[in-house]
Amino acid sequence: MSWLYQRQRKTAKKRLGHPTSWRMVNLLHLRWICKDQRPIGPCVNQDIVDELNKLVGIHESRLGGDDKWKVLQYRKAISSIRKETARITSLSQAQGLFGVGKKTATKIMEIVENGKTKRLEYEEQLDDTRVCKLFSAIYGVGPRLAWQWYQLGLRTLQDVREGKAGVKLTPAQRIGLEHYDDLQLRMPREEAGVIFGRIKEIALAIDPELDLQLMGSYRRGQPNCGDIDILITRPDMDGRTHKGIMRKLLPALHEKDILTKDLSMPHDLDDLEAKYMGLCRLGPDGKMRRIDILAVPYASWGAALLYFTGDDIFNRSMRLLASSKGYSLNQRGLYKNVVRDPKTRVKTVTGTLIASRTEEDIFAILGVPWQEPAQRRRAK
DNA sequence: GGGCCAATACTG
DNA sequence: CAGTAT
DNA sequence: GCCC
Repeated sequence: MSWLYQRQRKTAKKRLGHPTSWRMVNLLHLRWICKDQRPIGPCVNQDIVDELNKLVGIHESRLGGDDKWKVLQYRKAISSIRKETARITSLSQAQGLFGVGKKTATKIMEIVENGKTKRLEYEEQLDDTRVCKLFSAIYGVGPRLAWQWYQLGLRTLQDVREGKAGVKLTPAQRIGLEHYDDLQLRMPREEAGVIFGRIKEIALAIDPELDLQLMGSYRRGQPNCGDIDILITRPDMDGRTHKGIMRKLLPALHEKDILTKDLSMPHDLDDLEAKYMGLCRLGPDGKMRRIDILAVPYASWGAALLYFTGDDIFNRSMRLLASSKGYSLNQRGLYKNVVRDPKTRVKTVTGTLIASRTEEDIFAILGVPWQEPAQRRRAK
């Protein structure tokens, strides 16, 4: 893969007339990811990927300034390794991959030679690593709180349940704890499809003109789904909209026992743009599943489809490509003439909307070859 | 040594 | 605002 | 963590 980075870098140097900054290199690295349509073959370095992913998990659920960036860096390295078609057998070969430095390369060689790294073994036997991972798997509990609880002496879910050391739970965290086991599971895509079908039927009974789509990993065609992610809109050419759909739909779904718990409600039930998060199930004996229901204005349907189809890496890549071409992409649309504070890079002017109605429009303007949802898988 | 893969919503 | 989430 |  590295020849591609090298070439990209040279091209940038020529075009810009000055040495490529590290940011430009990063940009180039990521921004072609969304254009890269080569199929992801079987990975000959899967053992390495698996071990490094465990390290990612550890850093993800831990507090600390550097952990966030380690996660980022490991992901970049893993992405490079997954694309390497040859088995990695030497330190120099490993270090030649973009995003793999001396330390990761050393870990890779440990894995190649011993099947494991000392670092991971060390981390896994640490009490704080183990306990923080356990706690931060509770919905609504992140690394800060997990670490705080650990320092207060909590060690088990039972400690949390009992409110040891006086810890208090928010309603969402209480629900997360109550359904801890269910919420660690993924569901077969068929189950997501059935639940969606019921919700769609109820929604259409409210307004037959509604458009509903099941998003996320389901739309990407994956065999199982981490949650159910539903997008709703309504064509507004007849002068009507889906305003107030949440106000009607949510109680109807609760009444049928499809929705079981609310984690967070839209701030305005009557807004055309509204986000609901909760739990649902197939039936009284079904497992509790995470569900998000999002209403979006008809005008931003395409941008919303793009955004909520993912995957994450694909999205970030598209957004980065957009920004490198002077656009800005979010779930509402593709914008031009966005002004950002050069220092903080915070957006100060929204800019003008260029495209949002269809996914195809956005792909075309960005010069990205059209890809079906199933083709938009970059991580794994 | 310092920046890095976004942008935005909800809760307390 | 900080923390958690998508 | 990596890269400049």
